[in-house]
Amino acid sequence: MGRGKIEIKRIENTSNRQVTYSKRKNGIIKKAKEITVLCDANVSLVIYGSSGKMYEYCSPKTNLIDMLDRYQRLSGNKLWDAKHENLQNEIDRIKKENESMQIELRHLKGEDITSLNYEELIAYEDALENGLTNIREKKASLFFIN
Amino acid sequence: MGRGKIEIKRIENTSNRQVTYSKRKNGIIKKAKEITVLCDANVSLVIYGSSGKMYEYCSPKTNLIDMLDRYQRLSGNKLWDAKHENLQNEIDRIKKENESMQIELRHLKGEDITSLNYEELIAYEDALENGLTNIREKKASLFFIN
DNA sequence: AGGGCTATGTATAATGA
DNA sequence: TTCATTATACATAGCCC
Repeated sequence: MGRGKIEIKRIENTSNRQVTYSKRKNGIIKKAKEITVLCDANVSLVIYGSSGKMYEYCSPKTNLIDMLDRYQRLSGNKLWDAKHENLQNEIDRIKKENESMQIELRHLKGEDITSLNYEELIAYEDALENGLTNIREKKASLFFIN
Repeated sequence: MGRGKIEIKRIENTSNRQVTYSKRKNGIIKKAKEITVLCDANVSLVIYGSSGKMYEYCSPKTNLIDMLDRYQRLSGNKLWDAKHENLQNEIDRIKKENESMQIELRHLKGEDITSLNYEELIAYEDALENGLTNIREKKASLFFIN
């Protein structure tokens, strides 16, 4: 476009290449913004040239992280490294631990026990009696210490 | 461009919007490829519309992960580091929750109670008695149900 | 490096099949 | 609906500052 047609191949003249880069970069960013508004689309665009300077555009309704999250889910490609997976796994593991402790705590307080069978009830009874004994011993011992 | 000028605002007609989206998406991808070749640039482009289907273009010399790594370094914006931090915060939060539940459980079992004061001991004693009452009631009720 | 200017090539909105 | 077609609007290559 412009005064002459050009082939789509690397522009050898450095300054021409630089100028064209700058112009076209702006063009692409403009197009990205337009499609965002016109079509309710989400666009994430990261672009850099040989100068190393980088430009980014991301549609307003979202952000790069969400875009990439979505990209990962839809494409199946892994972007975040193993570290993230590990962190996520750890969270899952701790959450499970957490949940079972919460259940145990509730049971010890005599809550949510309708589903417990006789053996489980006995086990909790024993645990509670045991705890009670220990607590009472400790309580009693306070009088001797002071 | 085309038969009439259009304002850059959301196209209300759904099928028009869909058609325009598709055309412009291809246009942007084409432009992205061109600037890549012409100017030796690196481009990462992720785009999706209301259909949910997602397109991605990334210049051949690189890949999304490298682009984003570079983006992080140059822009100073945290990307997966932000995500990483969020995960770490969640882990810390859950771990704290976890720990306090573990302490409570141990206390209820009469363990690690040397540091407890008299009031705390009374509170645990009450809780245990309460739990025991509930458990025993439930236990007793089993005989009536069967 | 930008910024402005055309002439020209492209992208595309509207239309029709 | 999805394709061609086509008239227009837009983007931009080559210039000059």
